[in-house]
Formats: sequence, C-alpha cells, structure tokens
Amino acid sequence: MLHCEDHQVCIESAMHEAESICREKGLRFTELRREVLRLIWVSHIPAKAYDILEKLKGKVWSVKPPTVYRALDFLLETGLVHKLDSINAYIGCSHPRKQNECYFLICTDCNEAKEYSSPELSDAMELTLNENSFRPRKVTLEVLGQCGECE
Amino acid sequence: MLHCEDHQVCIESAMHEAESICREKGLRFTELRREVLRLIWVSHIPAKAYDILEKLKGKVWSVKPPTVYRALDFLLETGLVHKLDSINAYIGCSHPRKQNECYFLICTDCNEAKEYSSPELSDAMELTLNENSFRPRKVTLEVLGQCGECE
DNA sequence: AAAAAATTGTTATATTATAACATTTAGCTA
DNA sequence: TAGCTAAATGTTATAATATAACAATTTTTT
Repeated sequence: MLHCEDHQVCIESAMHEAESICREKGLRFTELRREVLRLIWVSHIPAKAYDILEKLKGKVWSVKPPTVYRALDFLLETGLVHKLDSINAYIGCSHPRKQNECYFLICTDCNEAKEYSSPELSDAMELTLNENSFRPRKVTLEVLGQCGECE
Repeated sequence: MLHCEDHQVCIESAMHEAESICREKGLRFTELRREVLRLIWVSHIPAKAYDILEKLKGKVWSVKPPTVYRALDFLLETGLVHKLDSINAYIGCSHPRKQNECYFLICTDCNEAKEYSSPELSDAMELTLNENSFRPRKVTLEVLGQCGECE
C-alpha cells in the first residue's frame, strides 16, 4: 500500500493533532490514551486490541482488557481512531478534524489499510439513503482485497 | 423497515431458490443447512450465531458452535446468506443469483436489516478502486441508523 | 479541604469463533 | 452390493474479542 514517505512524520503529526483536538474540546488526553494512540500509529497495519494490550504490558502498565477497550472507546468517540469491523482492528484516523464519510481499503497481502473519502461515493450514498428515508448514524465501508503494490 | 407483505412468501421463495441453486451447483443442501437457513429467514432481523444455536437445540439436534458455524460457512460461500460485520449477525440474501455489490441498511430501533444495491454507488466504488489500483475481494457496506418507519 | 466527577484498576464473565480429531453419512467404484 | 472415499457432522477444547460491575485513585470543582 502506498503510504507516507517518513512514517515518523505521520506519527508525530497525528499525536500533535490529537493533543490539540483534545485541548480544544476540553478532553483529557491522558498518558494511557496517548500511549494507546501511539501504539496504533506504530504502523499503517490496523492494530488488534489484544496486541495493544500485550505491548502495553511491556511498558509501565498493569493492563487488562478493559484498560485498552476504554482507551479505544475514548479514541473512537473523539474520532482519533476508526474501528475496522471486517477485521476487528483499529486504525488511526488520518484527518480527525474532517468528519466526512470515509472508507477503507484493506490489503490482505501486506495487511495495511488506507483511509479515503470520495465525494461521488458519499453523494451516491446520500442519494440511496434519502430514497429509503433512512437516517444514517454510522457508515461502515471497508474493502478487503489486494493493493497495487502487492500484485 | 418496510418489507414484504407476507413473510411466509419470503421464506418459501428463499428456501426454494436455495434448493434449486444447490441442485444446479451440485451442492448438498442438507437438513442441517436447510434448517439454519430457515432459522435465519424467520425474520428480517439478522440472526446471531448463538441464537441459531439455541433454536436448533430446541429441535432434533445435538448442536455445538462448530455445527452452526459450519452451516453458516456453507451458506455464506454459496451466497445464500450475508454476514453483517458491524453487528456480527447473519441475514438471508434476497437475490442469491445476482452477485452484484450490495449494501445493508440496519435499523437500530426495529433491528431489521434490508439489502440494497445501487448502480451509482457501485460505479463510484469501482471508480475509486481503480484510481487506487486496488483489487477488491470483499466489500462491506453497512449503514446503521434509523429506518423510515421508526421515526 | 471536601465533594463530585472522571479515570483507571480489578475480577469475573459474556460473546463470537475456530482448531483438531473422531464418527457418521452419502456417493462412487469395483 | 460391499468396500472405499470424500464430505459432512459430532465432540472436546480453546482462541479471540469484548463488556459488566464494583473498587480505588486521580482530577476538577466547590
């Protein structure tokens, strides 16, 4: 999957953005939440909850599942992280300030995932939702397959 | 969620179609698989695997999880059933002969789900997949929200 | 400093799903 | 039709994912 040139930049910018979003919203970006977000951003491969748990154990923490899931809940609610339902994994949001509809391409070869948005797709979506007089609350759009780099 | 007028018709037609599809493909539509499919079609509310398990226990069977999951796997592979990843539940496919892209509207009030397809949406999808040179293998498109009848 | 609210810790358990191997059943072949 | 083979099902055990409930701690507010 074609991605960042320097992933360290990705991480740092995501962390900074998270800091400032939380500050603006008056939310507490605690050490634990910070660390979980950082672990998720370690790569563009979506992170599994129990892998995060194991990695946290390597650090200061006394961690048990609720610790991780609570941090994940916070990050999800704040829009800093997305859950990928088709693979039960979590990925950092690459544009946490824009709350537009987004979809995910998940490569089953390299396991990386990438977030996109497409106005055409959102329009088509909105159209069919209106046609069916359906009020959307959460849209899940994930494509599993093979990315261009993995042919 | 606006649905069939007579659900008995839904069920019977789904069962018949399943019969004939399996016959055509030379697949064995066993008593167990038949019964699981029927239990899924009991309503338009997606069925949970362990609920199917409990209902089967009320019948002839000695059922344990693998029994159900294997039947589900068969039905999924045959395209007779879809899995809804956002709620971990299974729903009967309403057009098992047409292998087009479909999406699901899932009402979190009445819990019913409905399957749709939209050429515009599929086109938009295909476009963005091409742009990203991504070969899709499985598309998950589910919208949780409130249906028109549940306002 | 005390009270209230939010966060984290802890124990236990719920929910969803699969691996591995044994047995049975159905279909095929000699 | 008896035996063989492959598919399906049964069975035991366990993996993977997630939450409920309550206790302790920390932070914020009063």
